[in-house]
Amino acid sequence: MQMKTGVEQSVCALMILHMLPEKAVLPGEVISQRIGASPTYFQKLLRKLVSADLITSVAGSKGGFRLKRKPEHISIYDVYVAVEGQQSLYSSCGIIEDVLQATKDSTSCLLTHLMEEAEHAWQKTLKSANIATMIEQMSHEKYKSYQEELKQWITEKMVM
Amino acid sequence: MQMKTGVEQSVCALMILHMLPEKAVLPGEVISQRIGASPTYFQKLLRKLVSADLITSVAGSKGGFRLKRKPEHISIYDVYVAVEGQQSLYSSCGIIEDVLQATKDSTSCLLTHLMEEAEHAWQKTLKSANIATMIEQMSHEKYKSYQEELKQWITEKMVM
DNA sequence: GTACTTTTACTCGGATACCGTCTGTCCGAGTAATTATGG
DNA sequence: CCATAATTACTCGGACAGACGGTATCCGAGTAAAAGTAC
Repeated sequence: MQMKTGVEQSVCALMILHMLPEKAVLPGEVISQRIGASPTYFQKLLRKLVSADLITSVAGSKGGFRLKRKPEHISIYDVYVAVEGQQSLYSSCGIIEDVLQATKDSTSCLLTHLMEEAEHAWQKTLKSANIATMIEQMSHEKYKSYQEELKQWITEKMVM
Repeated sequence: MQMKTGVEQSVCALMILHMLPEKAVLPGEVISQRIGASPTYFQKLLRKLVSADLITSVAGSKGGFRLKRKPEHISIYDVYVAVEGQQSLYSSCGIIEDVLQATKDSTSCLLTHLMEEAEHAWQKTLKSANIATMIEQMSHEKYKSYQEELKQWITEKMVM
């Protein structure tokens, strides 16, 4: 039970796309190079982000990807759902009801209620942060100079 | 990213063992039959619970398993760790630091801090419930009559 | 110079292979109670 | 009747097979800009 690496890669990609000037786009392969992910697999991740309406794609020559929403409206939880889907962390097998030989009732599982509560608390934290707050942290701290280098790199690689 | 079914099976097993009289034990295969799990695989789960000091095993003829701790001292989180291990839900790949070309610092990842906070909230809920509270819920509600049947079954199957 | 075609550089989506993990099975070894055996 | 051996019924732990999902690769199709071509 561990989160996919795709979530971290996606968050990173969204942070990069956030630094793009308005109307500019960045090809998927360029992003994958910077992130160090396999190009073909990373493209699939980007398509998931497109399906989830987090980014927009532009086909054809001079095509690429760009943020669709404002970064403060893309929570880390949104990214998680886009990559991993909406399935909950726990799904009851109804074993406890089976053992008691009680009638199966989808809402009755003693464990399910607890697990849902736990997951809700987990989600709440993930919803409390977004791409904008991540960028903000990056700007505040020791990353400042590195961020400048990244911006420079983006202006070289982007296409209008 | 989903919890193993072994966790639910283990919780159920612990609830069954809780109903055992003092000093009595229940063989692993008997429990697996009631739970409807594959006997051999279920034995492996029980051994994990033994390793985690949640239950005690008695070898030899008239052997079996019995709770080691009091049920109120076995949280659902204890069961989770026993079955799935202590690894956290999220482990950073350091991608964000890589992209920034900053020096890798295990504590520096922007995402890691958030994810740890989320997991902590999740754990807190799982630690708030234990085998005793689960039994209590079972006794309160509509399961009362079924619980009696289960106790009857246990007295038939247990060995002293 | 304009209209059309070709090339180029992308995204899109499916099919497929690899690999690690969870599930499930099998086997030999160890352990302790019960039963059988020999005096 | 007592001591010892054999049987029985368990746990223990490793090795291994199958299923599944995440990772990764490849390919053909679609799309749009740019470049080339014909008049």
